[in-house]
Amino acid sequence: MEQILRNDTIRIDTNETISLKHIFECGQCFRWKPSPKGGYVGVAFGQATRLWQQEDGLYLLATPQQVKEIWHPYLDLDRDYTALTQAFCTGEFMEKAVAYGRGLRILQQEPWEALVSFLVSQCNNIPRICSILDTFCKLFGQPLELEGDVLYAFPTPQRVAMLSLEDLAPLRAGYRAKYILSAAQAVAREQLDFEGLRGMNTPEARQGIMELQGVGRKVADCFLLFGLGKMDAFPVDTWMKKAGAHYAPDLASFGPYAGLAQQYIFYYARGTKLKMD
DNA sequence: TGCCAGGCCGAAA
DNA sequence: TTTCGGCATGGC
Repeated sequence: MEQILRNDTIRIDTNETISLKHIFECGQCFRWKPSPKGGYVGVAFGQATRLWQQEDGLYLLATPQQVKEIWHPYLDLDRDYTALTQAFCTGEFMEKAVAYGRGLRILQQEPWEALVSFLVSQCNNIPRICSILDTFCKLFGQPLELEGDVLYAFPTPQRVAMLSLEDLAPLRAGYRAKYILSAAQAVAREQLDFEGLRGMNTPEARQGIMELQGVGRKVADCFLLFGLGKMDAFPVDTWMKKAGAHYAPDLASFGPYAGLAQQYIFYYARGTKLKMD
């Protein structure tokens, strides 16, 4: 029975340090929540699950097939973060940033969800981003049952494309609502093809996504990094523009993994309320 | 109350 | 090319 299978508990062996807190709270995603049952609950690719850790590994609620097709790639488990982060430790600043976020991984999120998330993120704080996206999913997403609770899938672009700005008003997203709507319409009309962008190199894909309303360099690179898994895309944070020369290295020097390096810096700077001067 | 938040856009300099 | 005001909202 599907019901029983869905509640299978699977253990995943990982030979690297993994921190669910750093993965889900580093600012790359906004929909995973700590669970009173332990670990975090969330939804990806239309599947709800709970993830938690014990001494002998990572546990989650899923079928073996779902682990293989969804959760293993979503958690980017085939990449050697230990080796990558070691390569980032090029100085005292990066050593601290990497140590602070130890166990962080870049989730391979759905492009559409990442795009909407970072459209909403602009000039906004993380608690409110979470609030807006929660409302968005509750109003327009498919309800999913998990351990007696109801979670919501991310609304499809096809569904959103049929909505009006008035429908989106309850989100209290302000001027960002029109960006969500026009992005959904572009996907629904097949003017925007995520898999096409995935097949391009980063500068080409960046140029492509920046044709959307409300997508500048920052939102574009967040989308490329978190939605398309392009690890050489690096969102240039306001903080980094100001203080980068003071604290942080030139991101471009990290080459194919500049985006990952950037995320360690972002998380460290935010967590320690790092100031310039 | 005022400042700030994973910015973007169009106009002006 | 860089700079600047406006845009919506609410957390702190």
